[in-house]
Amino acid sequence: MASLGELERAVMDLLWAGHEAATANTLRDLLAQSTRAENGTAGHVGKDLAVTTVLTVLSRLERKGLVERERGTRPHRYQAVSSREDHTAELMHEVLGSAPDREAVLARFIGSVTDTEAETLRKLLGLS
Amino acid sequence: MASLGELERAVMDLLWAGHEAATANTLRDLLAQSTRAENGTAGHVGKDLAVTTVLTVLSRLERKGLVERERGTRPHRYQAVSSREDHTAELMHEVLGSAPDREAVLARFIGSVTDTEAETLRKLLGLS
DNA sequence: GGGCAGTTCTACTTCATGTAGAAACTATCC
DNA sequence: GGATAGTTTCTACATGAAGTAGAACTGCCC
Repeated sequence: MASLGELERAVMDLLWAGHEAATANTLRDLLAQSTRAENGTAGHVGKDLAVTTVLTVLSRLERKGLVERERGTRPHRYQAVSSREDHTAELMHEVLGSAPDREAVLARFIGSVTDTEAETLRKLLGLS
Repeated sequence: MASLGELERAVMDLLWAGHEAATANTLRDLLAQSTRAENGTAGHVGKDLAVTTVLTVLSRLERKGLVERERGTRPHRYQAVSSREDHTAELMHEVLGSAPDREAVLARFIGSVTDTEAETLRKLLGLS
């Protein structure tokens, strides 16, 4: 239940970035902007999506439990259910959970973490 | 580039479990068995797949870099490129890598690990 | 009551995956 | 040397997810 499509991810990224609730229209605009930003200087036109497209994607994200909306206000406002960090950590647990020998996986995982991150982990684990 | 289909996963599970190189036919048989085992007592018939089906899946897994085959021997023999643990750990890194604030994610991640696992991690990080 | 912003329905396209027959290849037996 | 059986590759179809958006419905304001 993990994977997101490209557009779905782009939308989540926006919701996670500026984390106030946003409307479909706002998101459509932001998407156009960020796309334009990516492919630098000239040429390539930024994706101008239809609002309905954004709405469809938002519905699907809602169905997946990643997004919730206020139905009260007229232009519905959407926001991420959990922070990007929480969501990512949860995903990691999902991946880990699928293995029979979790500890062995953790060993490999720790083995290829940067020094700074190892230090962070030590701090986090030292305090408990 | 992470996600596997149900059958693809089943095949990988077999390759990871008994980790000698196996032929498509062997895998077909094992798949029939394990399916039968899962839905316990009676009723539900185990999936008897065609060998070509298994071969197709193996090709796709090869293309994804999860499986390699010896082309020399006549019934080609297939095996997982990396252990399940390595692969899972790699996946976890992929997930983690996708986040801007990796340390924050790690914090959340550590927060919801079992006690035993936390202990394992401490050992691995030289904290105990 | 007509128009307009917003939302839901419906629909089409493309791509991954499950599934397998048809065709090509190869060793082998008479 | 050609028929035969086991293997592999090609080609193909079905289903479901994701991108994309028009058509149709719903409320509200003038």
